[in-house]
Parts: sequence; structure tokens; C-alpha cells
Amino acid sequence: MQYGTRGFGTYPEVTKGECQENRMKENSEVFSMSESCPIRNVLDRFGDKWSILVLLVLSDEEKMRFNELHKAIGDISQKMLTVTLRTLEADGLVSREVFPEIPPRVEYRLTLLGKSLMPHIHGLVKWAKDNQEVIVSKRKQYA
Amino acid sequence: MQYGTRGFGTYPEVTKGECQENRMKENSEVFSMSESCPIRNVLDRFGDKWSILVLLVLSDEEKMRFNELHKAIGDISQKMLTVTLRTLEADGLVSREVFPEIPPRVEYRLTLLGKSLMPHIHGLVKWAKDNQEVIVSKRKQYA
DNA sequence: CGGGATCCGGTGCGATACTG
DNA sequence: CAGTATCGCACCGGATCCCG
Repeated sequence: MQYGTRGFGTYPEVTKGECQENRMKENSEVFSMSESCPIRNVLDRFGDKWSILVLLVLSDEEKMRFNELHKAIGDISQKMLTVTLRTLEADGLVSREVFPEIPPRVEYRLTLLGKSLMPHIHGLVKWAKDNQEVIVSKRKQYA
Repeated sequence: MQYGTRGFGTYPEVTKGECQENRMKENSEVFSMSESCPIRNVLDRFGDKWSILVLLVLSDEEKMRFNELHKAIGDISQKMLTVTLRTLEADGLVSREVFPEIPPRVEYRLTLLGKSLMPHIHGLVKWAKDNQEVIVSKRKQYA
């Protein structure tokens, strides 16, 4: 996540099909547009292990504390929860509010940007629910 | 991908919020439902580096050969393209048709199941296109 | 052409311990 | 409570070689 250019960033090229900037003749080399390729940006962001899960959990509580998130997800380490939340914060998907109390309290919630993403995530999740049995059985019968 | 239970599989628990099977009182231990948790299944499947990209490329050509895919994506290694295609095939999202010719020809295309997933992927991609500039700038201004 | 097999480095991520 | 710091390793994925 926080390493290098973070995952996909290492791979500068884009797909011909979707990143239309460089639909040239049909030249040999597709050249780098990594920063501006939205596909790579999505995949980079959500290809990691926990982001979507954190977003999902946040999305049906609206405002959660660190340990609430931790318990809700169950098997994420503190480290990865922290890292994931920081990344989501950096991307503007999640807001982090610190209350100067003792003991400390920190509240996380989705930003508007974050909320605007959720329908698509939920779409995926719904699809997954509808089709997981088929997929699991297909996978089994696949030698 | 092909290791162990493949990525997310290693982490058996589920989220309380979405995998409703185990909304118990509020007991300490959420216990394993990995096989039946659709969220984990989605994330497991698409959390990898290339699956979505391959699906996207396939989705706007309908029928592609191995090397076409390879060129279209540009920076994927043969190995990962093979592995990704095999996984997608095992899951029933992509079909693989071998023509017994010389030189050999193999055609990949989305299955109906695969096609049914694409709207959601495209939703994500559209969101990414619409919001990437905001995100990139947010990330920069984030110390 | 469309892969499979093997080797191997970088890193994602968990476990553990410590702090304000 | 909400983290940070350090350590270690599995595993992801690229490079290379081979094969029908």
C-alpha cells in the first residue's frame, strides 16, 4: 500500500480499450499514463486486502471508532486497519476525527466521496451474493 | 492466487455487518464462514492484480486470443495472464476454447456469468473516471 | 502460438511489544 | 483506547527457459 508507487503504480501502461488517451494507430508501444488511467487507479486502490471491507463496514454504521471497526471486521490486524484507514483518509474517502480526551477517542466516517462510491461496491456485493454458489460449484468441478 | 486458499481464504472470519449468518448476540468470537461469505469471495476473487483488467479488456472485444489480451494489457507477464485466465475460467467467468490447429489458437470470451458481472465493474470504472482527479489531488495535499 | 516449470526478489501483512 | 515500531516470512508476480 504505502510502498513504492503502491501496487499498480509500478505498471505504467494502460489498457488500450478503456484508457482512450492513447488509441494511436496500432503502434508497438503503449506509453505511460499511469497517473491518469482511472482503471489502474481503481484497481490500485481497491485491489488491496482490506479497503473495501472497511468501507462496507463503515457504510452501514456511519461513524465508528477504531476498536469498533476492529471488532466488526474481526480478523484484521491493528496495523493493517491503521494503514488502510490512513490510505482511505488520504484518498478522501474516509474522514478521521480525533477527540482530545482521555482515553482518546477517534471517529471514522465515510465522506461524501466515499458514500458516492458505495452503490458500486454494494452492486458488486449483491452480485457476489447472487452468484457465489454457482461460482463455488463451478470451481469445484474444475479439475 | 493458486496458493493455499488463495489470498483472502486465509482469513476465515467474516464481517458482522454483511454476512448476516452470524449476527449473534454480541459474542466475542465471530466464527468461520469463509466459504459462504460472499464479500470475502468477491474480494478474494478481484483483489488480485489483474482479474478486473482482464475482464474489462475482454468485455469490449468479445472473443480474444491469448496474445491479443497480452498486447491489450501491455504490461502483464505471460505467467500472470495465464494464471488469471485459468482462475477466471475455473470460476466460470471466462470460457476458453482451444482449436486443434497448427499453430495453436485459443479463444477467450466472457461467459454469461462473466457478462452479468460487467455492469458493476463498469460502474466502478465510471466512478473512478469521474473522481480520479479529486482523489489524486487529495492524496497530494495529504502530508 | 500458447502456454508450463522453475527460480527468486520485493513486499504485503500478521504477530508481538511498546507508548501517550 | 488508539495507535507506532520492529521483525519475519509467505506469497505475489516478473524473468527466464522449455515444450508441443
